[in-house]
Amino acid sequence: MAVSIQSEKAPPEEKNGKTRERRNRNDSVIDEAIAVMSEKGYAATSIQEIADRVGVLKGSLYHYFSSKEELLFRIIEKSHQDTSRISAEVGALDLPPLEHLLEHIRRTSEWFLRNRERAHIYFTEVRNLSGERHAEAIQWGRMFETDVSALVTAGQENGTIRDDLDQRLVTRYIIGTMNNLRSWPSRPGSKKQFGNDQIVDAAVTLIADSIRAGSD
Amino acid sequence: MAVSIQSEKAPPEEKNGKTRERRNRNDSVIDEAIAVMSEKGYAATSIQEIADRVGVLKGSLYHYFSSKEELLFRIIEKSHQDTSRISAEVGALDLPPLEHLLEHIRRTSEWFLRNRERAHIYFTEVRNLSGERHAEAIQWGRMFETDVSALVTAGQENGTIRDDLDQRLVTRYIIGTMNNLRSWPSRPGSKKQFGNDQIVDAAVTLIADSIRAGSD
Amino acid sequence: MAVSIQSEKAPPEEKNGKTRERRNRNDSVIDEAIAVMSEKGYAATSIQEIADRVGVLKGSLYHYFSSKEELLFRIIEKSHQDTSRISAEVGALDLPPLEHLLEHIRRTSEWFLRNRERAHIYFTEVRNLSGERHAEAIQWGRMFETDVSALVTAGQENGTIRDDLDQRLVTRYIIGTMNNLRSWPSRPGSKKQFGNDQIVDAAVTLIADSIRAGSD
Amino acid sequence: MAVSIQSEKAPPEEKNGKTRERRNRNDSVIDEAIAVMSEKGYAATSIQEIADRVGVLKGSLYHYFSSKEELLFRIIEKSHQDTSRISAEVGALDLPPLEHLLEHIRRTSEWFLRNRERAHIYFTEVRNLSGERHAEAIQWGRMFETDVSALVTAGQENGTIRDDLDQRLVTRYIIGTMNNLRSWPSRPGSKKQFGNDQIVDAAVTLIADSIRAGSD
DNA sequence: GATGAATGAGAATTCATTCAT
DNA sequence: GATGAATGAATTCTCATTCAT
Repeated sequence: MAVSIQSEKAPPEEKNGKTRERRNRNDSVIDEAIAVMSEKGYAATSIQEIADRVGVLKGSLYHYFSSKEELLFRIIEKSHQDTSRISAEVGALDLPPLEHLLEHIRRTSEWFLRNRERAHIYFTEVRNLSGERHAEAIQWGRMFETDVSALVTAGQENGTIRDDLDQRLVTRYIIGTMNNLRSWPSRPGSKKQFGNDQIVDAAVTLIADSIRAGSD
Repeated sequence: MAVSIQSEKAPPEEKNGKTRERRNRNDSVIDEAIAVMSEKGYAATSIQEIADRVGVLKGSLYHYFSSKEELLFRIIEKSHQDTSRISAEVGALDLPPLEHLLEHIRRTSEWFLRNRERAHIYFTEVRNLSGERHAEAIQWGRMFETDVSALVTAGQENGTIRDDLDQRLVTRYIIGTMNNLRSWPSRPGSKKQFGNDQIVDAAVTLIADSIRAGSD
Repeated sequence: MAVSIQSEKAPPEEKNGKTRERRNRNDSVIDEAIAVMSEKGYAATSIQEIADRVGVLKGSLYHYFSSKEELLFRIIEKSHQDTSRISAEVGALDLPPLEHLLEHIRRTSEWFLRNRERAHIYFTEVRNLSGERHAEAIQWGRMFETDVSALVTAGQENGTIRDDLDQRLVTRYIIGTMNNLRSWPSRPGSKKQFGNDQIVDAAVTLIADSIRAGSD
Repeated sequence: MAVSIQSEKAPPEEKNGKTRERRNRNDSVIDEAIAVMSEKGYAATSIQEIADRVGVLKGSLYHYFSSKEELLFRIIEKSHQDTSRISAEVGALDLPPLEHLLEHIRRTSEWFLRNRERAHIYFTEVRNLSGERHAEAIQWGRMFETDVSALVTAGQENGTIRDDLDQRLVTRYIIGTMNNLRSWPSRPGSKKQFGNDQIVDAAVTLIADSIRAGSD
């Protein structure tokens, strides 16, 4: 269901049957976990249900993770890695602040839309982690926010982003909007729904028009 | 249910000052439920925990609701009623579409911020309802969306709202932004945080600037 | 629902309103308890359900009995008293053994049919009593059996009842048959159903034909 | 359900004699459930008690059934299957109606006596089933009754069974008598008690003598 | 890797009973 | 007598996790 970002890398499937099978089942466990957890929420998701979908007995799942929480952590961790990488990639383009910010929004939003279910978990289930894992995930969230925040500040400083509104409010507005993209009307029901590109374009346009300096 | 005939006699309340805990536990139950559920999520919230906070045994809570799900439903129902009323009040002002929409956003957003926890539950926990209750809550969500949607369309028709973006995307953008206000940095942590008014002002400004016709 | 045998005595209702109301509610509690318990069984019957039917709050029922078990005991006790009285009345007729037995069966069966629900409880719920009450009810059951047993023995001794079958088996057969009359097809569904008289007649005929000496 | 592939390899059971409790707990669970339920009644039987007797924790029982009601259903279902099979076997003997009926009574009664506890549950606990399961069990009861009913009618038509009594009353009388055999005095208390054979013989004799045509 | 029986803790819910008003 | 809130114990059921095979 969820399109694994794995597929963006070179497909490593040609190795041999044994490996592929293992890989596949491992992926399958994650994929099904993502599917169920994003639908029902982490707490309401039972290991049983994931096992049913994978086609394995409950006990067998523990060959693939050591605890339900660790499974959640891995899902969130992967989201962090992917979005971090995107952030770095955009950074490497060396654009001026506003353009940098908009490109960041664009690419990150694309990832969120391509990985709607995973992103949903990333945004809503961190509170179910505990201890070290919780602290780490919180830290990741802060990093994500900091990235945006720095760009907003830079834009305000060079006069391309409005500075009548506090940087923190603008940052939250941007993140919140990206966060919500997963619930914008998307293709699956087809008909008059929208593709990910259209949604991203609309979002970037709206955000740009609202934060650009001199827009009012 | 059965109305006591006692109440026809002289009220016997004057006996002594020791009012024997005649607190309205009903409100207390709802309040504590909202607090815990918004923090941990519905599924991860146990009746035990609510009971502990209220200060009664968990079995006693069943005097106030018939099931955990019904408790959730009541919380959501109240949110719907409040936001519905706000919607009606704004409608009575008879403003032109864009002004109407912005005032709607402003007042609804104020409610969301004043009732952050309840609003959070309203937006995230509907999926934990089942059957009839689920259907009804979904219906309420649609009504909420329809209200905004109609105003967007009207604004596009009278030329005050940009029409280069599909009405459904604009609607989702607006709702998503309101939906996220609860995570904007608010006073509680004080210091340099923001009051509800400031947050609402910023949100309305940002939304207005992004959807107004001719803004680009 | 269950026709109280009370009505066989002179109606004491004319006393005064207060007394009548109390009497009625007391009876009503017993009647509803019988109705629910015979339908669902003692263990599956909740005090709540009886209260609902009586139209009173659960807690109020404890003005009428001191515990659920005591309520059951009273129902069973009354059954015992009624059938005991019937047994005594038949005994006073001074009939020869077989005739005595058949008349005993006839009148007791009539009572069982007129008080189907109560009789059902009497036969099936004794095990839910405990301690002293259980012992007493067991004792009543033995008395009931002894009455029949003595008549069977006497009939075998004077040659009117077959003696090729052990007295204890014949006794159990008779009691078992009476015990089951409550499930014979009775009038309520009317149409081609049977009245209590017809059922009793058939039962007495069948029993008589099977236990009479020289019938084979 | 899933057959382990392990079994294709050499069976590793020869390791040591300590066969590690590979008892068929499935049967044990049913047996203990029958024992407790027949003694206390379904509603008064707790899962805890069954678990204690089986020697596992109560949660573990849910490997063997999915709900207490399903457990009851399985017990009743087995009774139905057994008695149905008996009915079919007797039918295959191709006897004239009265002989057919008596043989049916004889064999079914034997089963009831050999499976007293199960039979007791079969006869008294159907009301604790709900929905689909209840409907099915009710249907089985009707089939049982129909079998007897058809034989009575046939016997009346060929003149071997008395027809001065309505077929439905005779049918109920027969079923009621079989139903009650479980409380006839049996061996367990030994001494002067009776074996199942003697009880069946007596019952068949009594029934035969009461329903045969021309017996009065 | 996979099985499936078992665990142990905890969940929601029910319910007979009490008692101050 | 009646109320209704509260109790406390028990009940059914769920679930993450373990482990010998």
